[in-house]
Amino acid sequence: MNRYRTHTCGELSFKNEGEQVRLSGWIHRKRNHGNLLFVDLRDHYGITQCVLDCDNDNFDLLSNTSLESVVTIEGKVVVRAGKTVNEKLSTGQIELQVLKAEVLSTAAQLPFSILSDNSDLSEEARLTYRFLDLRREKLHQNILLRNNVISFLRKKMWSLGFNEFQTPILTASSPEGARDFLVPSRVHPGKFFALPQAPQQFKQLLMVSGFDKYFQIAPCFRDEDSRADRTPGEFYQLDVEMSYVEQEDVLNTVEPVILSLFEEFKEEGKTVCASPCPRITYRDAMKIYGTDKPDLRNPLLIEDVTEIFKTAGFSIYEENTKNQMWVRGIKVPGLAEKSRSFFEKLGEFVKKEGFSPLTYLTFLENGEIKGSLSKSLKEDAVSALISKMEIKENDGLVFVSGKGEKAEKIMGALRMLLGKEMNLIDESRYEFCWIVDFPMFELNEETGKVEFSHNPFSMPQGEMEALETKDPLDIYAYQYDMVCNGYEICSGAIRNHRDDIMFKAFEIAGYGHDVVEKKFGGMLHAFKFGAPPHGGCAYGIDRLVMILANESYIREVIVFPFNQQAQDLMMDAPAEVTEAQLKELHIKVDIKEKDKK
RNA sequence: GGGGGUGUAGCUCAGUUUGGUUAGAGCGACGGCCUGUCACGCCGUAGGUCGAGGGUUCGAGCCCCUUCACUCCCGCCA
Repeated sequence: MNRYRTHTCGELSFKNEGEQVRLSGWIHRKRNHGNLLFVDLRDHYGITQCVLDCDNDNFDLLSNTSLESVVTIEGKVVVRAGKTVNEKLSTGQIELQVLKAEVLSTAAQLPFSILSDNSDLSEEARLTYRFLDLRREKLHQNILLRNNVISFLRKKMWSLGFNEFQTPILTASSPEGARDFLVPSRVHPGKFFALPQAPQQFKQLLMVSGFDKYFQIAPCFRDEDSRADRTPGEFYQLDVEMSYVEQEDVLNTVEPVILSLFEEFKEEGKTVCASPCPRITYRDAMKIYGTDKPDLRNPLLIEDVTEIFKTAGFSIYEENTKNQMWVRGIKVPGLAEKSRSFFEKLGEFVKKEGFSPLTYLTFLENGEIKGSLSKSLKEDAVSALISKMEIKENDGLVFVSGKGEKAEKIMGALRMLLGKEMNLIDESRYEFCWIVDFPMFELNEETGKVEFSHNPFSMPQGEMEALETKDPLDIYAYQYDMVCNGYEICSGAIRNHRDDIMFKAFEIAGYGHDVVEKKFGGMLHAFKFGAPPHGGCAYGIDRLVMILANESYIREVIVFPFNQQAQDLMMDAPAEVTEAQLKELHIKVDIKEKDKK
């Protein structure tokens, strides 16, 4: 007999009646009736009720042992009678009559209860005592879900003929992109490694090496500030790369993997959108949804009504249209019921971002038209709006005028705000789409310079000819994102495998031959020796699990996450190191007084 | 780098509006009673640098200033 257990705490049923068994676990909860004691024993697998009365030699021991202490209990499996069955417990048909108990490890007073749900606890306490937080049901299940997701993805990728490789963690710093985490070299004074922001160049080199199909559950390191859906420091990607493929080949390979993942792990009662999921161009997404990661559960659409407002009689917008600004509107069913203060709130929201004024029309059931524009629009303009927007009773229209991406994003935020306020978002669906045709370059409005808008390794559509003949801002890249319920879950591209096109693209972004050679020499050099056309993508594993777990915060699916300030409160990292360590690394710290903490 | 929110017992929070006796509750801890509970019940006890520092005041948890921590957002995230 194993010293600690013959069964787990989730295992026993009426089938084990009469057996003498041994369980080990944490004391989850006790109910002490004075002369009768119930102990709920918990392990990873479940909870089993153990019972003993005051005649039992172990009564005092178990009565006095604190919650969350680890004990071994030996006892006899007894089937519970009638009313005493607990339907809520998988082992609720039986209980263990205690014969012998041993305390393996006593728990000190807990900083928080393992029993309560985690919604009402400070992040600081949860992260400092993460090992206790992880004992709690919800977080424990989230982390298991993560394990299952990763297992599913690995099996799926292997079955599709992809090979998994590990790429270096200590590598070279790269220009562009996020800030790097640097690691000093002891052997090479004054030189630094960087932790990879993604295994981008390595996976491309694996294609050049002839492995054809690669994937990796890859750690990625980016020194950027956190968000609810973005952990600072490090995260994991399902990193994928394939040779001899065009854009559609990549999309058609990975899309079924992800849709089947969601079919497998979706929450009960939820539906996954059908394959193939929609492909939306970046330009359309910005125009219709006001974002490059549209939440398609929201039925509201942004419509262009610039033409109508050119002659509608509302002078502010008329002026705007003469200055290349658009007027866009959102039709919202049921909006006519909303109070004036609701629209004022919307107006404030837009105004805060520097766009003003927000205007609106509501169409009451009695045919009356109200709203801030009801008096100022010409009659034929109103009819034009009614017919273009297919207005029905109780509908409302809100309008904003502006230009450029920033204004488009305001429309997008307004669309989501209205969707939420009007309860239009169908929480029971997972809606996916691909965003395609991202611009290769964009204009930095501060510097006036042309920059890469996304991945500099992407192949421009039209290849060399486009780079040589077109306005850089009109060139699209073979670059695509996959979006689920408003979260960007994947980003990828067909790569530029030609060194001549690469030099040209970097030249347009202001990088000279020498800089490109120095920074991407490894990969460029490889392209000189026969590089297959290739492309791929990378899914954010943490984010996928977060969506599947129906969590709003990415920390809820990471075992040992950083806090918002990128610190590990449990391990107390980052921390100062000894002078000797610094000396060996040829490093002198130079901290300004105001930056000291 | 910027903006918002929060900080009171081990945990979750009330008290801050309008400054005024000894800062409260629930859970947890500890002690007592209780033989069928499963969020067991009942009685009692202990537990506080009101995040920290300074100021105003006869008097500050509450008002003012500074600062720290946590969190959400913007910037940033090829």
